[in-house]
Amino acid sequence: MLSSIIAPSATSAGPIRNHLLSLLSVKELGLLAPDLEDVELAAGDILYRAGAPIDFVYFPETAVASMIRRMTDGAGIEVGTIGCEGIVGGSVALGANAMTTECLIQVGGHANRMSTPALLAAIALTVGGGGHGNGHGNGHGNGNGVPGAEATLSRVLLLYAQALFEQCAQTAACNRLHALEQRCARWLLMMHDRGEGDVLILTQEFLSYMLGVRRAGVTEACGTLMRAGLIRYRHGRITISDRTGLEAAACECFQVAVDAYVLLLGPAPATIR
Amino acid sequence: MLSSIIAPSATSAGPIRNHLLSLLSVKELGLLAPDLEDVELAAGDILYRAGAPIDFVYFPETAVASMIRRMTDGAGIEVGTIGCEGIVGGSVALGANAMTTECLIQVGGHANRMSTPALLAAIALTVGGGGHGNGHGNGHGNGNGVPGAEATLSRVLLLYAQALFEQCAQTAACNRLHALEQRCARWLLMMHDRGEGDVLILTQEFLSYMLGVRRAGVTEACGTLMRAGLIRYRHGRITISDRTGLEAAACECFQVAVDAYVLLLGPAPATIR
DNA sequence: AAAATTAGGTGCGACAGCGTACATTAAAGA
DNA sequence: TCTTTAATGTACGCTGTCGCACCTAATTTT
Repeated sequence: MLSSIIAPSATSAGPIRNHLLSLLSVKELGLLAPDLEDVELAAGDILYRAGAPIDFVYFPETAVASMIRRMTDGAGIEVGTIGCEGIVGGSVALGANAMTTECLIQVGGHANRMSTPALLAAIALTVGGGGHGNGHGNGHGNGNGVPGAEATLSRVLLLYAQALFEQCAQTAACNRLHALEQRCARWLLMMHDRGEGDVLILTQEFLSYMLGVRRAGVTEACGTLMRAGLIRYRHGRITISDRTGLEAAACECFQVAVDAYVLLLGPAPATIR
Repeated sequence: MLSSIIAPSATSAGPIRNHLLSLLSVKELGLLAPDLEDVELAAGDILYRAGAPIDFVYFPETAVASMIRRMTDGAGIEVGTIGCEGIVGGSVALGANAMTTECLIQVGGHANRMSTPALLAAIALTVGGGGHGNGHGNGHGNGNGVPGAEATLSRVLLLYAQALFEQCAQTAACNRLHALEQRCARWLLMMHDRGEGDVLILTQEFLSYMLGVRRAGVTEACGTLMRAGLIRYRHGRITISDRTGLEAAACECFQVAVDAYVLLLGPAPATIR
């Protein structure tokens, strides 16, 4: 696994494309930079197996990862999606250093990775320096999150932990209450938001695994979406052709999850539309 | 709501029955004590409505709360259960100060509550003092959690946030993959662990709401469990009569969630068997 | 270009859970 | 005690998804 790491050098030049990192001050970024390394992740790479220690955390830029809960009978299902808006393995900031959930790369691409000790050291240096404690009155609205000013590493990681919880909670409800076609549309939208372009490289078989249904069910659902002109696909390649229509076809859970994230961490720019 | 608060005085004497509080040092407990107040919560009390600010957090002792995700069409479903092993509203420690999920009291009973500002102040005083940073080598095993020594308030709250995420992730998978009867058994066990005694005061109607199914479905599932001699019930009162059998009837998710908690925060004593 | 492999389409019986409606029984109130 | 209300039991047709099996079409390999 992870045979596809290409550039073990330090962070490359260019704009920061991970939203969490982009929220940090220049000073804090400078603190992290020496420990960040560019990695290229390929679809199918497994970042953590269930129960494995978290040796590295990943700040995806163009890559997208899925958290997958696997049952003893072999069945599995996705419980979280992480792209450029988040961090993979961020639970180390909560004190957990083993990952109980399998994480695999859904969409190949680029990420910055960092060793867990380095991340924890950086947190220890910055904690309390800018907002961990004073939850109230942090700007406008109802006071959630960091929209606006820069924040400390610690604060950003904790807010993202909350955002991931929100996503997971919404998924828990969605899995029980919503029909396959809606959930399918939602999943495609989540990938669309995190990936680049309108083309997703994945098979219906894989999608069925993520959604916890059988492959034939996905064929039916995708068939309906295609006939409605919302997507196109051919052999392992799904194209979003009508984003707006797809949003209408998805359950409310898509928008709810986006809103929850924005409330905590502000709108992710550019790649997240 | 919350009309049932009885004792607005400071914490009563007697042993600490909330596991998170029991993990703290005497010194830290002393720090919190002036701000903790005894409250009696009645079944059906709503601690937070969706979107409301988190003005108080609750450390349940005998009370049990549920986190409920509600959809726009009125449907709702439980995404988390919190009793003496946790804290309700703990996401303030992550920097979120509005609750996106409705929290209601499932089993009436006792709790200690604390204002959010007081909690955040206490966190600010103690953070970094004993383990937020150094995730590695915290004792034995694979190094997770706090089993053994005492920990800081901050660390305990963050670990519990992770435990709650684990529970939610497991629920997300369970909701999609497991049959109603198994999920029903699992839910009863979770309540049994957190409440006192073998009797649960609740209607099948209520249970159906928690599980996101119709009431008649619960009647069938409970009927099967009763005919198997695992439970008994009559008008709003369910009695666990064969705990071991019920564990066998439940899906693996029950044990998985317990194990995840223990790994992070150690075995909760006494009331959690 | 042919063969092998992989992805997608389709059909069919089975079944869990849905929505609804209504009957029955236990508890609470007058 | 009688009435009212709340909780539970049950029935029935319906729909979504399952599990399986098999076929077709696109892509890759040889």
